[in-house]
This record gives sequence, C-alpha cells and structure tokens, in this order.
Amino acid sequence: MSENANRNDLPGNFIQDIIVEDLKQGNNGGRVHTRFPPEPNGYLHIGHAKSICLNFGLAQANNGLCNLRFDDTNPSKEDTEYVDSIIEDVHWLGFDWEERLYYASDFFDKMYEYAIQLIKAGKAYVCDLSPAEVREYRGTLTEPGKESPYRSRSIEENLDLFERMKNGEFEDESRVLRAKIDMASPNMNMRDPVIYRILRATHHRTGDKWCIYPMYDYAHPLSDSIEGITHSVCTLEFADHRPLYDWARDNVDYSEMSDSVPHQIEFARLNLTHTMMSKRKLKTLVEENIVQGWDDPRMPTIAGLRRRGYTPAAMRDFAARIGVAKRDSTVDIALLEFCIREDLNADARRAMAVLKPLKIELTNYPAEQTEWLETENNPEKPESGTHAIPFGRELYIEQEDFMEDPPKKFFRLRPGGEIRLKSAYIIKCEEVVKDEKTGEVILLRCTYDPDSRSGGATAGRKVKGTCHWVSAAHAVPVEVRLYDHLFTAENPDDDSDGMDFRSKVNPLSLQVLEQCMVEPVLAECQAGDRFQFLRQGYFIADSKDSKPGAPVFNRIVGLRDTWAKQLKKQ
RNA sequence: UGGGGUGUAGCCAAGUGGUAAGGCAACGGACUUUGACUCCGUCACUCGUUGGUUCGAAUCCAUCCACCCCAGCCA
Repeated sequence: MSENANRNDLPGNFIQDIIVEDLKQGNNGGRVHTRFPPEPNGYLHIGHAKSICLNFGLAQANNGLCNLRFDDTNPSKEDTEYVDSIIEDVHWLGFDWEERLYYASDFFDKMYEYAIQLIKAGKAYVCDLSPAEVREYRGTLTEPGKESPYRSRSIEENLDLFERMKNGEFEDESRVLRAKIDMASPNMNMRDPVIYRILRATHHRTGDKWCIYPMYDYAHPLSDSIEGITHSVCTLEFADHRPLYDWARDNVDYSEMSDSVPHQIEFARLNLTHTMMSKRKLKTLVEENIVQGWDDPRMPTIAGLRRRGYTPAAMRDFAARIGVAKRDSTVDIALLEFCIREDLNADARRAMAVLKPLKIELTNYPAEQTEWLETENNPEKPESGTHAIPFGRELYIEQEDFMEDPPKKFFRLRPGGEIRLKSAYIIKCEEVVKDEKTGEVILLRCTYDPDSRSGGATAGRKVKGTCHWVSAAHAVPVEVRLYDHLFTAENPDDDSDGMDFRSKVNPLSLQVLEQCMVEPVLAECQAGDRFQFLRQGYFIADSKDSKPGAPVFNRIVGLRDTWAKQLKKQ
C-alpha cells in the first residue's frame, strides 16, 4: 500500500494547485487550514469519505490542519446519534482533528452579535413576509424579484424586532432576518437571502436556549472565518452560493477572531454505479426497515462498509484513485471492489470453507484415521506461516466443484475424474450416489492416492483442478451471508422513470447460507477477522452477531471468476 | 428562454501552444496445489461541434450542441 499512501499524501488535483499557488503568494500567512463540515442529520457514506480524504489529505500534504466541524444550524433534523457516528467514522477512516472539534452552534452567540453588526450597518433587515410571500417576491429564474415592503425599516426598528425574535415574542415563520443585497440579481441566492429564521426546536447541544437559528449561507462563512479556515472545500451545488459566502465573510468584522480570508472551492461529489447516495432515501431505507440499519452491510455508509469488511486503507486508496475534479461523474463500483481486493489479497488469511457441502467418502482411507496437514496462512506473505488442518475418510467439497456431465474445460471433479484437494491428496471419483426420490447427488465415493500427499517426495503428479474441502468429522457449521448490490439498477438515485426507489430494491441482495462448513480453527476467530475462503472470495467474521464457537461470516467481495465468464460465453 | 458549472476511451482522470500519462473495466497470452493471485501484451491518428489564429491547437479565439446545478424560513 505504500505507493497508494504516497498518492494520498500528495493529492494531484486542481485544489492542490490552488493551495500551492496561495502558498507561493504568501496568502493566509502561509497557513493551510481545511475543515470537514457535516450536518449531523444522518450517517456518513462513501461520498463523505471522498470529502474527508480530500480535506484531511490536503491539510496533511501541505503541513496544514483540518478541523471537524458539525454544521448544526437546523435542530429539527439533527441528533447526537449522528454526531457520535460521524466522530467514530472519521476516526475509523484514519484521520485526526486533535483538539479541533467544533460545532457551528459553538458560535451562535458570536453569530448573533455579527447579525446585529449587519443591521447597524444597514445590511440586514427584519422581514414580516410569510414564506409564501417571500417566494413570490423572489421572482423566478428569468424574472427579477420585488423588494420587500419591510426592506427600508429603520435600523432602530430592525434592532428591536430582531431582539424580540430572539426573545421568542413571535411565532415560527412570522418573521425572518434577511441580508439586504439585490432583489434583481440574476443569482437567486443574492435576492435578499434569509439569514435567520424563527424555529422552536430543541437543539441537541444548546437545548432551548435559542428559538432563532442562522441559515447555512450565513453561518458557514462565519464558522470558517472564526476557525481560521483558509480553503473551504465543498461540492459543486454550492458554487452559486459563493458570492453570498464572500458577502457574509466581507461584511462582518471578525478581525479580532482570525486573520484568514477563507475561500470557497467546489468539487464534484461522488456518484457510484449501483449505489444510492441520497441521504434522504438512505434514511427512508432505515426507517422503513428495508435494511437492518445504517450499518447494514449493503448500505453505502461508512458504518455499513466497515461491517461488510472494507478496510480504512482500501477506502483511502479508493478516494485517491478516483481523483478530484469538477465534472459530474459516476465511478464504476468495480473500482471500489478492486481496492478492497487488492488490500485483502495482501493481508487476509487463507482458510477453507465449504459453502454448499457435498459429501465425499474415501473408500481406501482408514475409518478412524485423522492426519493433520500443513497449509499456508497466506502465500502472499510467507512470514505469516502455516496452520494445521485435519484430514479424514469423510470430507466435504463444494457442490459446484462436481459435475456429473460437465462441459468442456471443466477442471474439477467428474465421474472417473481426478482433482487435487488443496494441501492434501489427489482423489478419484469412483461412484456417484443419488437420492432415490429427487435424483440429487448426495455422496461421492472416491479413492485417494496415498503417494500424492502435498509436500511429500512423490507429490509431483499434476492434475488439472484443485479444490477446497473440509473434514466432515472436524468441520464447524457456520452461517454465511452473501451480499450483492442493494439495487440492481446502474443508477438507483435516478428517479426520472417515475418509479418509487423502494420498488427497485434487489430481493437477492442478501442470501443467507446456513449449511456452511469451515475448518475447525475458524471457530475461535475474532469478530472483525478477515479471511479469503479461497475461490469463494473474502469474508469477515461479523462484528455484530459473531459469537465464539459459531461465527457468522459476511462476504466482503467475491473473486474474479473467469470460469463463470467462460461458461456464459459457451 | 436568467445565472452558475462541465464536456479527453465503456468508467474515472492527467494534460495549461510542441504532436494524447495513469488506474478500473474489457480482451489475448504465460504461470498456478483452486480458473484466484502474479506477470506480459492489446485497447483515443484524436480530446462535444464547426470555423478561425498559428510552422504547430485537447490547450488560444469565435460558433453552435449536450449535460448538471439554482426560484427551502434545508445543508
């Protein structure tokens, strides 16, 4: 991963270019200070991971700092559960804001004072228009707006009304504080935007202290300024808000707080194929129990991906590989899967697990005998050593590794055919036993070649196929859960077809296999341990339901399967 | 039809006047005690269109086209 880590340390994107230029010009006193500013109204998802890696990465690469700030200006949507999960997820991704954890609500007093400053400067006024009237007066995309009749109130009256708004003398929605900018601006955001509204909701941090709350467009530039942020990185849809960001930044005198002049820079948010990114819809999936929770392994949330078995390193690598630009783009989820495979291939321990067992009886193997064979823990990492696996007369192999009437180029077991059992012996299929009623194959009677033992002097004989197996007498039964995309549609966020997204959930996105057999050492694995079950893919012992002696495994990602591809072609 | 933004391969993405990086995917081959992994090779005579400037244009100018965002007292 070292190359990838390097790439992460040295972001090669247009924002880095801006920073380098700023540094060259000596702007901001040579400081670089970014922030990751989520609203605590849901769990973080893979799209946020891009932003986190960007903001913290930019700071790291330039000897700067990155803050974590909760943009908690709308108490009706926010909750401490989300605050806690966000803190956990950013840490888990591997980033540290040290003591610089802020909340926009930390600055409510300051923001209130600044609003008074604006009123005194004649740059803000209390407006009594109803929400519907405000909308009407705003005009349309092609027609200018009309000025509010309350626009020219005296400073004294504005001061009085604003204080009374704060004191709770007025109903919700009866009045707002607006910035006095330009009702004819072609930019809708500049048509006297609301900067404070009356909202009676208990705030998760300030409780009932306030009944007026600042709007994002006002609060964000001020939070940035107060924290001394130099580069305020956000997504493309805020580009239209930049003039307002600058307006608030430039019309408030915060000089006693900080010497930096933050600039907003926009980049394209992440879209992933087969992945729903809308927070609102993800929340619906949770609330309607369509998934088991925010950390359901099928969710694109950081918590879900973590439980699915994704590693922080793989996610950081992914963020580095997708790049940062201003084009609306949709990254192929195959790239994310590539990143986790690459990480796990280097690290995950190899183990044998039979997901759909088919019994084998070795007719020439002594009934009571058990041999302990050595097998490598990870061939990519010889220093990880070996472990012992028991071998006996009765075994299980994968049902799909036997075909009675196979197509061409089938390298596995067939009647009269031979395969090597990984780290053990070559066996030959002598007899196929079927269930009399169903015709289903239930047992293969085989013979083994005693001279073919792995690692032995006479092990050199080659056969075409090698398969995994477990000893029937020693194997441990476990539950395995196979996950697939929650949505089969390439772009589940697109609802231009008029169909409800709930109807697009993939019913096969979760398959539970209850008859799986794993080698005995896995009974003692720890929750969170990751394995490669050879050809079956990568799995993690579930961190939620795993219990000693009967672990549950989630499939993280499958392996590439060229055999399946060839079958399709035929 | 107002304003803002973006067009480079199937998907991302470098490139900023000197003759199209890299990754994913795909395809072909080698290797293989799992058909995985690994390794090797192929994959844009052309950068949304059409003109122009220039010895030379993905890069500069003009034109047209396409897509995304904005009319919350959400962020």
